[in-house]
Amino acid sequence: MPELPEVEAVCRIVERALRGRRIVSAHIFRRRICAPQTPEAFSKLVAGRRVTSIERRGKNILIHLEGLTLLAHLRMTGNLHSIAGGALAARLRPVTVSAHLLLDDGRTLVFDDPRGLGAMRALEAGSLAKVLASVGVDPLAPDFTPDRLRSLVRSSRAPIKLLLMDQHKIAGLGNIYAAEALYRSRIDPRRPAHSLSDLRLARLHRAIVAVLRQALPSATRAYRRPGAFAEAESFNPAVYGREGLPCRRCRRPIRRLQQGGRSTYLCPHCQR
DNA sequence: AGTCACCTGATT
DNA sequence: AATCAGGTGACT
Repeated sequence: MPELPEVEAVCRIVERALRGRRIVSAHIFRRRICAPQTPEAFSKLVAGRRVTSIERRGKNILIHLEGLTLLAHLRMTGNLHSIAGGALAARLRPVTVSAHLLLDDGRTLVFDDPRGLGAMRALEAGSLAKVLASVGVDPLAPDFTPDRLRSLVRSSRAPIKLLLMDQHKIAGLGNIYAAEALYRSRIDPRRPAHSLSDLRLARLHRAIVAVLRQALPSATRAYRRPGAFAEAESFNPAVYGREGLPCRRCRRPIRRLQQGGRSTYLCPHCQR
């Protein structure tokens, strides 16, 4: 579910739960979540360490500990939240919970994940740097400039929507916000990336930033309820999921097509 | 560069 | 029963 705004919302929740805390112990309920590390190795690495800071890079959540970083990724259905209680909570946990981190204030950070595709690995500085080197520019960071976008598209003949969703290039846009940004900048998602004029790229850059910023408050609200997911209804997409409904600009029907095996929504009249 | 597997749950 | 899902990496 989560794209950049939702991950940012989760980050703030994690920040509040973990600031100044020490991790007493880690409990893995799905081995996949920390693969290729074993749950035993993961727990041993993490137990007893103090949290120093929380950071987001694209859709990755970085929980910096003393001498180690937890790299968490929510994938499609992951969520992190904190609950009261420690060891007892583990026995009452829903089957969807992948991991618990027990904290020194008696609370527990829960990694909940119905589909179980999420990940949380413990990395020392060297391997963390390697992973982060392959993460693209964060569209809400200051170094995401129109020039940067231009240099990214120049080398690619891929459809612009696929480029926007390529986390090695731009980290944070997913299927919804890529579609929304293209609609807002009136660009056809099928356009080869390198074919966009500087004027269109400038519009696209503005649209990406605007769409993400606009989504932040509703994402934050949606995730503030404990255990809740950000629902699609938490904001009103202009095109995403609106197949057959009238375009808000020209009233012609929104169309759906497949790109890279996933649904893309567009107004063929407004987006060129 | 395009397709698929990884999972599970909701919807048609 | 079949299809869809807001992600990603490993395949061909």
